[in-house]
Amino acid sequence: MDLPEQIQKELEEIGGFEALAGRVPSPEELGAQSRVHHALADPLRLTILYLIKDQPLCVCVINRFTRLSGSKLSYHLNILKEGGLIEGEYHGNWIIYSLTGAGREYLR
Amino acid sequence: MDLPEQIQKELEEIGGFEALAGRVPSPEELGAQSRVHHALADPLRLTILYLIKDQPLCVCVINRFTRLSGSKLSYHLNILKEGGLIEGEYHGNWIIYSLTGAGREYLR
DNA sequence: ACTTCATTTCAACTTTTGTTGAATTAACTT
DNA sequence: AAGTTAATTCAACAAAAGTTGAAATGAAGT
Repeated sequence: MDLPEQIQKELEEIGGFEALAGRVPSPEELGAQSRVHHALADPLRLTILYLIKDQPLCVCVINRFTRLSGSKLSYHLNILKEGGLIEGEYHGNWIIYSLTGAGREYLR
Repeated sequence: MDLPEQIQKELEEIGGFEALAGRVPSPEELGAQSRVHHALADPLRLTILYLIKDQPLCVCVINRFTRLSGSKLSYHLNILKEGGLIEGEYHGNWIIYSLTGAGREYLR
């Protein structure tokens, strides 16, 4: 298996095949990045993020808006929480969710 | 099902429950965004993106670096291509992949 | 302590995504 | 046009993610 001349030349210029390793982040870093993207890779979850983007909401309001079953909504809220994009806090009987700094950063 | 006072007040201020709809992008937009994030939601695919970030590479080099089977690599390359993050072009016998504008934009 | 209401958790199930190895295509060479 | 090499496609299988409804938890009021 050889390779195209131009690629070979470019590879040599940057320090050979071995130099490629330096361009790829650590497995931990790659894992962290892909987890965040996975959390964002669902229209339902994006909807939730946009809903609470400008003011926090209780699960009940998100639920009434999205018309999802309770357990389904909880499942997706949890993925967003695990991804560090949202956080929830009890206020009386309700849990109010809001974007974290990271959530705000990733949401365009 | 009623809701916390503060949330109710905030909701009224922004125009009631109905106003929430205006904050959520269209289904098409949500779909497009989630597709891109899905493409980025895998350490292997992120690795490929970082490899070709600064100079295009043929599949053979990517393959030699990642040590993936041919079909597996093809599968992931295709997901990146479908997501609009990379593009490939034949040069002689080889296909050389490079980042697209969108790919460059999303890769941090 | 008992009840109520909002939300989460759990276990079974369905669907989607990723993997494997064999067969195929595409481009070049002779 | 036959052979060679790089890469893709396909179908079967494995693994992960998402869904469902019932049961459990947590906080507040009686």
